[in-house]
Amino acid sequence: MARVRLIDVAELAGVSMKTVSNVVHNYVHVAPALRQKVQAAIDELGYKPNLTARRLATGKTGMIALAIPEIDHPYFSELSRCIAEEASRRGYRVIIEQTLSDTVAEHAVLQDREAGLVDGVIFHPVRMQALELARSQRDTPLVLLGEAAVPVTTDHVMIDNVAAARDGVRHLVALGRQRIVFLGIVADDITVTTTRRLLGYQEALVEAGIPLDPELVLTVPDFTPESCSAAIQAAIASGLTFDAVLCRDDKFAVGALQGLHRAGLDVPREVAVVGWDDTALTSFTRPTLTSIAPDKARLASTALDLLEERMRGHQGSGRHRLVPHSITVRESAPAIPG
Amino acid sequence: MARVRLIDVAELAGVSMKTVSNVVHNYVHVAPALRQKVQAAIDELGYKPNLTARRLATGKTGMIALAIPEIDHPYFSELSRCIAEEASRRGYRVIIEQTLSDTVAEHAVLQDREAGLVDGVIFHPVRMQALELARSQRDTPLVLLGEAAVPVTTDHVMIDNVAAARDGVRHLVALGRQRIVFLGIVADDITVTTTRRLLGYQEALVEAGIPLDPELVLTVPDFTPESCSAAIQAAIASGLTFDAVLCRDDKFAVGALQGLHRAGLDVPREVAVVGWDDTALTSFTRPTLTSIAPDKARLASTALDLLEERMRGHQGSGRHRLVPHSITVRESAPAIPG
DNA sequence: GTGAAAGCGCTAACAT
DNA sequence: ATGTTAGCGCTTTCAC
Repeated sequence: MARVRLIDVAELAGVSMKTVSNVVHNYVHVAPALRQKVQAAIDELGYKPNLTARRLATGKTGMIALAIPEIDHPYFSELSRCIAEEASRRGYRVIIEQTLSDTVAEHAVLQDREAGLVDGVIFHPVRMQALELARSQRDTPLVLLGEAAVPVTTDHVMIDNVAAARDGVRHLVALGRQRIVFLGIVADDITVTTTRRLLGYQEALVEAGIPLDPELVLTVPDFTPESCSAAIQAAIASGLTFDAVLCRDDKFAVGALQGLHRAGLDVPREVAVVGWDDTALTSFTRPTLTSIAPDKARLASTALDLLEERMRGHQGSGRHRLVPHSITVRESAPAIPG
Repeated sequence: MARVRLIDVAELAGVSMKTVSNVVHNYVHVAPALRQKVQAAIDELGYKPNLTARRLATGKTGMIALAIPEIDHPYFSELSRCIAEEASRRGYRVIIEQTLSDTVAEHAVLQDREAGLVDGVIFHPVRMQALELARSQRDTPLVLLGEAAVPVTTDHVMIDNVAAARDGVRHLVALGRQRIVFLGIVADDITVTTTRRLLGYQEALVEAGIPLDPELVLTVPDFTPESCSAAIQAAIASGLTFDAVLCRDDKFAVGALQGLHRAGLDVPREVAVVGWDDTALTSFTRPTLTSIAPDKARLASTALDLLEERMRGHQGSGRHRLVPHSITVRESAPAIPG
């Protein structure tokens, strides 16, 4: 640890701690001569301010926590990057906590059993229910991401999942597709994300005058591409016919692409595929993947806007912000009917 | 912020701060009656220890910094996860810093202009030279990852890149491949990683009695799959013949796969492909990707072993640890000659 | 414009 | 086994 302290510098320079502090903080009203002398002492001693001590004195940590399910899921790692960069632009450091979609870990985030570690928390819950969230009384500012739990009492940022799903279906319908699979519902999954997307899917079909067919809504056992590939192949084997797939996630789309290929179906000619999240995966697939694109940078900046207001003492009830989304068109569901 | 302090609890419970502290820390020698009374006071007041204050008093932060080039590169996000999980197992929190392979940012990591934020640093440099690293005098323990800069003075963990590249080539040779492309050298890239891998590639060829052909070593303008795809197609167009590709990175392999497909070559029948890092990408590609697999969990635990020793005061000169690697065989370069 | 001193909330050595 | 007290290094009124 750094053994040279503010007072050491002060003594060497023959000034008070206050003056050294002023120099460190680049305060305006310091006599140039003093400033030079102090700076010389700092350099000579190699003084580095102790952040922990500063924090204790000021009560601000300059750090925010980002709690996400998995750091190595493409969507979350890309989102983390956006948030980390935006935070750093605003002078904060980010500490990332992985919940692994675990109920206990999510509660731990909410609980914040220890205070004074971060000034605020950005949390993307998966398991936690709105009611539980609402009940938790915290003293560290909190902003929620995603749509898993939306208590009215807490600030919250998301894209309009219903509208986005609708846009995805509309794009497919514009391509002339009529039999559109939704992939998929995850067995035992209690998140509302899928529900919202499924709702938008249905709305768009109704809007287009396409009859709803429950058979077209596929269920998969888990979140892996392998399961999606298997589900698609099983559906085809069972005689289901379709000409498009709307996936709730790019990883699902990767699985769909694999399954369709194994089944000998051409994408996008026979079946068009739309993914979700517009992660880097979209350009790694064959064909490249059209995907619903949440504006991650806006998500990050909006979340930080809300959080900073809270950290400054804003006390109002929960604000809910919708962030724009778009659809990035690539080969798997091109702009011109394929 | 938490306004209830240790002393508030002590007063309410009618005991000293020490006793409260003992209860908080689950010390053994506390009279059961007192423990109950204190716990009741803690619960009633909703007391949460202030970590910053504890840190200032103990001098330990319980946090380590992980500095990597990009948080959303598959290899680094997976490695981050391993390190975060291992660190959490050992009672540390991790704060992730992105350098974006920027020289200035890398220097900032080394500089540690502010002390007392973390107990130690794990750093994967890209730009920084060994000499610069060696010259920096730091007071926070440091462990280096990767092979970009290997000063003798600093602890360091990596896989044997030369041996790993050799293993990759041997695998291809065992499949009967003789014309093996190395993909690739990145123009303007000054990292030594590629150099090591290229060396192992050459060694294995010599060992197998296969003549070296400089034409087979491809150069790409940057790290994107698109560039790799283009480079492969250009090579084919120029008349280069080959039956295998060893890639320095899974993302390169994704590009190679795309390029080969566009050129109408079948993988693995006509050309076998081996990637590097064994990231999740390997199962997303078509065909799935055989890849050199650094043992990321061992990388993480070894780095933390070394770091913890340093944090405990170990003073010796730099230790250099090699971590095992293997090759995960998938479709793109199967075990049985394809 | 600069100095002196009182905390920030906790830990740990020392005392009882 | 429990209480007392002196710091940890910095910031920040308040005087000068």
